[in-house]
Amino acid sequence: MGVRYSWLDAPASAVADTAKTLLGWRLSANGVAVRLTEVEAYSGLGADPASHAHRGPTNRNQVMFGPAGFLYVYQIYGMHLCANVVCGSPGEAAAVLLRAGAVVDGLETARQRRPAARTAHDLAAGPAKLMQVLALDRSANGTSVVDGTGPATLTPPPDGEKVGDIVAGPRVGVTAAHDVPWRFWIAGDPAVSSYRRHTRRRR
DNA sequence: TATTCGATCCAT
DNA sequence: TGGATCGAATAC
Repeated sequence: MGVRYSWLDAPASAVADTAKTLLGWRLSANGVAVRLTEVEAYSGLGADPASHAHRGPTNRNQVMFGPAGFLYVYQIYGMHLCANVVCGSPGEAAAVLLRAGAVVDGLETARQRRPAARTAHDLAAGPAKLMQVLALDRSANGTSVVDGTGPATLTPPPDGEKVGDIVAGPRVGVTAAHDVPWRFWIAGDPAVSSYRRHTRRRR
């Protein structure tokens, strides 16, 4: 059932293109919808040292090794959640991290969920902020975003909407593969996360 | 079993 | 710039 999207079937080697394709798409959940403004691509097993999947399947990353169109949700820094959409064929373990979005529906609800946000474009300008605005928790891990069975749904941009120019740069926060420009965002969009190079923790 | 440290956010 | 905070991954 549900809608089939072409990016679901793209091979893991094309995950960077897949990531770019997702810019401008809508992700809606629990009464709030965002337009995706920033994403990052992670390729699969072995190929990408920055990927959670590059050392093989573990309890945490197992949904990355499943079929495309499902959410891989993980906790980071002991307190934040981030979500990826799995791409490619089962076993390829490619994924796109959803890094930021602009709230396009449910603005009041979004503001209530993120009182720390000072401006509208900061409501979902980061991967953990996005999760908070959409009220998604770790129970969303392993659910589909394309067949309506999960809490979140991904849909294409409205007909005629221009996505705008896409810019590429290094991925945020990762300690490996700093030179791989697999972060993509919509040029000039205010609702993107701020980049800070990974700072190693002092001892 | 013990230790390390992160695909972050926020206040300073 | 650093602190919060905890579980997955790695070291032992």
